[in-house]
Amino acid sequence: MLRLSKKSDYALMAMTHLAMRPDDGASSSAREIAESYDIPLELLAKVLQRLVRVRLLVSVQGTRGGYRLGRSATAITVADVIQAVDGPVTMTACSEDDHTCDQFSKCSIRDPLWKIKARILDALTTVTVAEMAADNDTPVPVAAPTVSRMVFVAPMGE
Amino acid sequence: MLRLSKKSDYALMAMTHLAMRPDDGASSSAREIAESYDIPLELLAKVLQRLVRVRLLVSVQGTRGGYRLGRSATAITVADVIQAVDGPVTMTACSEDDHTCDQFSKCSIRDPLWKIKARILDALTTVTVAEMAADNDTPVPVAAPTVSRMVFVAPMGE
DNA sequence: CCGATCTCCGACTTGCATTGTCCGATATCT
DNA sequence: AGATATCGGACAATGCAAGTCGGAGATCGG
Repeated sequence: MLRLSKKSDYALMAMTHLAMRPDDGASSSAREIAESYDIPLELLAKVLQRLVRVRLLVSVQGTRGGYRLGRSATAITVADVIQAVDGPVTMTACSEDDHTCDQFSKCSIRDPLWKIKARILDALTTVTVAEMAADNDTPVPVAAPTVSRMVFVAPMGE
Repeated sequence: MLRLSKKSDYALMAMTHLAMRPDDGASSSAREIAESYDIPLELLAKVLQRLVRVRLLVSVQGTRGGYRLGRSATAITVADVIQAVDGPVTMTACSEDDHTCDQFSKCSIRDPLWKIKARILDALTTVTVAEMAADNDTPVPVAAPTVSRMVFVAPMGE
């Protein structure tokens, strides 16, 4: 399928969200982002932590804290985000250094696949977070205040 | 990770194997291919069946049966093989027609990711099985001296 | 015509990775 | 001090890939 994980999805959403913020000085909390896109808060927080660890994000603790981009959105590629969250991009089970693959010696498709991987990686590195934010039509997904969100929902749970 | 499944791995190995065969008229059995690369026979057979269903392979039943390429190796792309085995290539949970995704309405990264997917798909479609066979250095992975199988080729070709 | 070999096909079990949740610790602002 | 943030590890559950099993049908050799 070649599908990327939900963590990468969330990471890209969050990064794009931050890139779309008008003022770069302010910070968005994990809760704000999570509620904007209906993402489980704790899971998003975990993802954001990994982005902080590789300096793609900067965190501000305490009340009114949150996250800011670690550097300009034009200098952050999609590959950066994916690799920070999901590890290195590898198509095959055997990477260059790690040969934990039963068919390593007999594998006939390793070299050709690496060339394809290089092209995919190129596709991911040429697209920046800034471009993703620009390509997005939906203006700014603002999270509804938690209280007023419940107003229109039926008064009985289920 | 973006890793492709083992089924796709096996499918590409088998297709490349068949493309490397000197004589195109003969056919290789699933067992021969499985033993050459230490692939579980039953699993490989399943993969090959799917390739037959989409006409990428032609099966010959019976005692000296096996598989042949459905068309010229130069006309079979890597994307053909992967899609036949693993289904359509989709990066996101929500494809064009199927919106089974909780965040569909609020998703901000859908359109940008589709462009990337197009580039990846392009990388997969421009590489043919014939090219993979050519890029391969290991001459012909013959393997597994399993006793009775050693009856070299028998003097009767067909 | 019979047995052997091989493809074919569906259903089943297992194993593992992703996903999601919970809890406690720390830091900062009001 | 209390509320609200981030941080970090440990834990459960769901889902899907990976591999297994058994049987039916077709073809060839003798």
